[in-house]
Amino acid sequence: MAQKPAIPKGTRDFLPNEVAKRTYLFESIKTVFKRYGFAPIETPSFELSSTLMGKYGEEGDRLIFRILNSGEKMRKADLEALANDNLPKFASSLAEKALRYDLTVPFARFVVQHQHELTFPFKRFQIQPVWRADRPQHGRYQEFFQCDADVVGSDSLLCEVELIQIFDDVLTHLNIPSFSIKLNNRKILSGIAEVCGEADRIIDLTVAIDKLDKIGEEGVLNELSQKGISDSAVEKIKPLFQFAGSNQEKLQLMRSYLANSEVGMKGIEELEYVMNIVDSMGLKRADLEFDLTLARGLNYYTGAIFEVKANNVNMGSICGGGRYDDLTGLFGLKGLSGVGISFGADRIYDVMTELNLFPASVTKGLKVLFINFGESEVSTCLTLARELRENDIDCEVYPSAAKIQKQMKYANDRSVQYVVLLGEEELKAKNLILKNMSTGEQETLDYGSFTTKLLSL
RNA sequence: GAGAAUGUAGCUCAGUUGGUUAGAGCGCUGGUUUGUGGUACCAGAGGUCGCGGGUUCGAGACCCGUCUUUCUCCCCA
Repeated sequence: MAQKPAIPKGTRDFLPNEVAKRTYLFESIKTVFKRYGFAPIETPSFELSSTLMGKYGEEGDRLIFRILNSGEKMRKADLEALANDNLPKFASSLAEKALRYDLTVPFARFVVQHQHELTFPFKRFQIQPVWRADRPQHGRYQEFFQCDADVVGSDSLLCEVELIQIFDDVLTHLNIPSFSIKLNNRKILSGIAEVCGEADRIIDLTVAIDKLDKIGEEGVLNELSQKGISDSAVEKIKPLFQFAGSNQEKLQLMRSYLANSEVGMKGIEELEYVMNIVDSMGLKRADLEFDLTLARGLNYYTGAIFEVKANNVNMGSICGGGRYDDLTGLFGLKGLSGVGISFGADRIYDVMTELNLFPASVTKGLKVLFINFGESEVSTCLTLARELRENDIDCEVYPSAAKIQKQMKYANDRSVQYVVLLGEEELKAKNLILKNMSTGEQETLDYGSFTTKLLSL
């Protein structure tokens, strides 16, 4: 009984045409990263569980794919923990390794482990797949690619400016028609919590505020009360909803709101510095927006927080990032500040597909196909094909003397650009017919001028 | 992790209150055209109706389970 072919949920196969488009996407991102001085690194697909667990919060831990111990290692299973109903501990004893959940935490591990081989500030980029045991949905996969650029070892806000420019450069290059870079600062969120007198509830507070545009003002207030935030704090949150207008106006409002919070004012200062420089330099296409409800990745971000959304498309954020002052501290290296961004390649791909933004040249097919007329003609074709290849021209000789009609259809289906017809007559006359498949025009060439002609096309 | 929908030919989908041999368009194969594709005409192949149970004289249709995909929540790229 033949097995029905299938792949696990949330994973995908990529056909040649899709690979061509994905390659274009990755190359575009890579080119910009390099343009700003970032160098590529790679890390293993899986890490020790202990490296990843606990870095993404409770929810994150649940979504980490764990790798079951094999062979003798299975004996390490902590049956006592199972008996005591301590499932997390039992699970950890069963799985010592796990697939990476993002590229940032492995990078922090990498920096600490190789600190003596690196020169700081260290700028790296990394384009590799990550895995999450999430429920698949539109734009959500269990295996997807992240394209990260991070700077560690510098707390200069110029890094933030540079990363915003990279967002703008890449997405403009990819011709995304309209997108917004949203900017916030963890210190501002801390300031809000402080002003409300709920400094230790910052996560509940910001997670609720983050949903403003989704569930509305009332929804947020309800959620806050539900989470046990005091009424007086909720009262203090309310005015935030009225904060609208230009970035400068919002900054002004926040300045008075956070006047009594030292950390909050520090956040304002940082944000303003970054915005002012970006404004003075200008952005190509991006719309830079101070969004005080933006509260992603709270587990390790300490300063700037970024998120990018494509406008007029039904898709979650396509990029994210932020500053983390203490990520390497978790692996024993204190006082090293990092800031980074991540492009969600698969989501950007989906957006570009939806908006039909891939240039036609990306999926252009093979340059030349030699039609096979039979044994006596094909050897001349093989010689000519070899000559083309020596000149870096991609070509192919059809492997059998099938009907011309069938060979032409094959050329057509593969979007071949030019077809060479070299049959009995041409062989006798020592020439060939070169046919342009898109225009249908054809011309007769002698063997000597053939390669030169193709090099000019 | 919670809730809801979905699955019929390679693809997009019809299929009436359960009733004989399960349909269409596109695609595919062959021919019209033994040296010309993307347009036309003719013919043909292709389905254990996601998988496993159950109800029934009888199930593509109803019930249960399971998997996939999609949507909402959660979270996120």
